[in-house]
Amino acid sequence: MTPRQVAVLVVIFTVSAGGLQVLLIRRSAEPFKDAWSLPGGLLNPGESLQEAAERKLDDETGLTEVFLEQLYTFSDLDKRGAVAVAYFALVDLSATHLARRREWLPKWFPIDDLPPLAFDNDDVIDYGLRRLRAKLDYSNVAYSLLPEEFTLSQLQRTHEAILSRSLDKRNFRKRILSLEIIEPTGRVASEGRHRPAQLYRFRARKPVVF
Amino acid sequence: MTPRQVAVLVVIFTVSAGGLQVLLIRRSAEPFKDAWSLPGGLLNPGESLQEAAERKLDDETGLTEVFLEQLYTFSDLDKRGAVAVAYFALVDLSATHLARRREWLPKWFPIDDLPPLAFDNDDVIDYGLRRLRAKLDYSNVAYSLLPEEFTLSQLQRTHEAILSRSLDKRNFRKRILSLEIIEPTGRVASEGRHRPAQLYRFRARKPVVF
DNA sequence: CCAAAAGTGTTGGCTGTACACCCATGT
DNA sequence: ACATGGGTGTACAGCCAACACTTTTGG
Repeated sequence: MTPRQVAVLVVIFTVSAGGLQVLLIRRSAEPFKDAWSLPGGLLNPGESLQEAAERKLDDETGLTEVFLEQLYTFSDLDKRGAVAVAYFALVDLSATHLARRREWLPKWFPIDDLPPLAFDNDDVIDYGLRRLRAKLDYSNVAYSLLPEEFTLSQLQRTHEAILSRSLDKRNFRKRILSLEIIEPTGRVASEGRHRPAQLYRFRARKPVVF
Repeated sequence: MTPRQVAVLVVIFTVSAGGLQVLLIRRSAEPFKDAWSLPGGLLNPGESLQEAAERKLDDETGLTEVFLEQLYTFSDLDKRGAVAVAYFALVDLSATHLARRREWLPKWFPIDDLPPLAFDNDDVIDYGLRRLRAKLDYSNVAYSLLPEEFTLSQLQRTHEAILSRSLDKRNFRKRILSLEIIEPTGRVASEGRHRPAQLYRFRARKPVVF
């Protein structure tokens, strides 16, 4: 009856020294040509939503096996009846290879210092941030933001960046260890560091709900 | 590029003496003609997703101001590339007027005794049920399942039907009252009842998150 | 008088939070 | 030697779960 354009959008989060960041690209077409926006695009023929989101994520970051989850479906972003299915992804900055083959390069922006965005992409990012914060408390999503091996301090800094508040070190360690989602690797990190630190890894590198 | 059919589906829940129920209709078109399925249909031109879901809900139940929330968007329900945006709704059985003008009448089914369903509608219902159970704990969604005035026992039976387990009466009352989402009306229910019971109402008849 | 549902408090365990010091290493 | 970050325990408060009896009414 009324076929519609169906697009996917991907909110790609990472955590770096500068805190929680989102990946944005410059739009190459009207409307909002040259404005910053979330990566996204129309579905290819025969492609599922999940596949389209994975493809977009891969295009932008070169990553495939990361946390990627459907967020929400918007229908009034442009006023021409298009439907946009938003996903959110969490990536380890040190593992990503940003797309280079473009007029404008994609760029990371701190979550609290975003440029003006196309459409209502601010709403989409807000929504993603709320979900991320909620999930942090009852899942192991952070596995996707860190390298295979990491220290408890790194994990804590990651949580702090996402929640944008500081956490008590002893309580944090107690809580995380009691969840039994990570285990010590036996190795220690000592590169350019004051005191060597125990390295841990996630028992499962896929989403687990407590 | 690749326009798709976009449909909405609505999982309509209610609670009655028989427990938690879902409203199903008979499909009138192929594929799965005459199979039980969730109410739904394509978007009208110019219509948003929310509007389409509200329209479908109104068609089936005559209700408009009830809890209705987007659930998830499915893309492989039929294999022809259609996209289905699922919503879930909570209705007070005593306020609904089921659609009558049809070859096959819509019908309530207990959640644990569903007939074979078209497409993957079982998955959609499961998903809705999980969300409903989760929301019950940190929101006031039950407002939409009960009449304006109700007793604490009715509210408890509603919770029990959704969670399908029994709850301790004293703990339930303590917890609900301490949330301060309901207030006594001053009136009592006494119609055909053993001992008269205090009537309460929700302070807000719209979604509130604790 | 009996059946049915309404109403009402206390206790123990668990969980989350607040809080401060010592240690190993690099510079 | 000092600066930096790693690592560790305890005490209190709030929350949730378990648990049983009395009251009011209708039949």
